[in-house]
Amino acid sequence: MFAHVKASPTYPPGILGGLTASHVTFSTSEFNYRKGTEIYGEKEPAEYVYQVVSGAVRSYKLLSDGRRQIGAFHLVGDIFGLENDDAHRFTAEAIMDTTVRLVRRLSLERVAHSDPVLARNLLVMTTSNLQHAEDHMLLLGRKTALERVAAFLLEMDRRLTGVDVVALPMCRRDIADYLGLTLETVSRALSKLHAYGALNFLGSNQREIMLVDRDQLARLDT
Amino acid sequence: MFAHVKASPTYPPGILGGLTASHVTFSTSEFNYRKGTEIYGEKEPAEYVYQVVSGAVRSYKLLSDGRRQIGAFHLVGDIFGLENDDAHRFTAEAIMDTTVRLVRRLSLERVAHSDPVLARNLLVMTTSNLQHAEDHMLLLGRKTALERVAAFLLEMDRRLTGVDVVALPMCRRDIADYLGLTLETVSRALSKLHAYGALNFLGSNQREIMLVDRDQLARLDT
DNA sequence: CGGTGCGTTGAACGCATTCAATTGTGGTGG
DNA sequence: CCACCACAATTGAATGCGTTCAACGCACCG
Repeated sequence: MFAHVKASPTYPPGILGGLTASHVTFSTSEFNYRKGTEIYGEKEPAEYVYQVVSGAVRSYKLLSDGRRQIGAFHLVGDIFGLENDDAHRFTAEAIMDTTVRLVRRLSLERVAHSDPVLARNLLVMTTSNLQHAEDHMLLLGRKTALERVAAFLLEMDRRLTGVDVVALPMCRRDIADYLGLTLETVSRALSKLHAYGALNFLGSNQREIMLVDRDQLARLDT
Repeated sequence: MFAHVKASPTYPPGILGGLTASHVTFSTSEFNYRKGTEIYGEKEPAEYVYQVVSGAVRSYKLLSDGRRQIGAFHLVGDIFGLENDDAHRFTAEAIMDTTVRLVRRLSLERVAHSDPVLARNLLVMTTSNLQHAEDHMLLLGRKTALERVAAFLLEMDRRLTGVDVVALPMCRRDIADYLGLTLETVSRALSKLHAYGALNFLGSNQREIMLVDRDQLARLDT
């Protein structure tokens, strides 16, 4: 395959930074994925747990006719692919050229069995995923297109490190499949927010967005 | 009265059936809620974990203008209200007259801290909630009204003990708020499925539904 | 009985989708 | 260097699915 491995140098505290165990260290390695390539597929055995070192990842489910629902975007620092079953429940793909660090799931499980700290961390991470999914159900079930896009921008603003500008790594179609809309509707909503004076476009591509009026966006988010 | 739920004669092993600890027993008590009453509210401190003994419960979030998204229905045997944060993330209400068993959350946490079996069970339960939410995101984001209602019927068919008939404890509005639709759309979809020969209505109220053609429903569910 | 809650059905509307055309950018090769 | 193509994004016009508004039927209950 295309991906090549690096030796694991020194990294934030803990194995996967957040997946901390008491007195153990795990062996990790790194992998590179080119834009658009699959990291793992839905229902494949969950052999590894991943952390984004650089780049961005989308996790999605497909219906038989190709309709796609992206459940989450994984940004730098995020851990993903953590399953307690044997199989992945999403397909994960690199949105752009991406480096991930990975650790064998079984080595985690083995340690967690006797290490309350790690076990606790696994629960906290799962809970945080659950919380995100619960909030997203409300968005998908009950919010309008404009509200969804506003919520999305605020989420990205919070999660992306960028100081003033939100530099989106994903295309309009990805945003649409995350928000349960079409790419045209996302585009129209962004244009409307631009007309409202809530945001400005910066780059040559339209993925760098300056949030001018966060209060207005927050009001739309309800 | 209205729909009657089968009393569950034997209770699963463990304190809250599924929330099993190694060598400990927790003190539990029971509580009755009349139809429509709140069990706990969103953002209230999460003092107890609950299990449905009889009846049914809805968990939902509200937007400021009253739009409601039901995240889950809790049926006989189900555990709900399990949070790892201090606060509940949903409001829980009795759909019909309901009896719940409850145990203090802190007593669980205390034991889980040193009991890997219980800790593991907490993780498994949280994961199962997460899995449900992930599937529901796909439904809310990408499925048509007919597909949603078909999926709902199959879910209830699987989870309700009833042999041949699905005896829904909830009204059309609850179903709608669970599926991200209006009650009229739910009603129309059910009528259409009836016309298709996929189901029959039984009781005087329209909540007892016999699934005649599960294959057809499953095909709609995609 | 009238009142209320629940469910169904019809008709009109509207938001988001679908279909389509256009623009701009980056990459590739002649 | 520019012609060419693929891809991303915007915008307009028409369509349609689900919503909104409204009327009605029915069971239950005081």
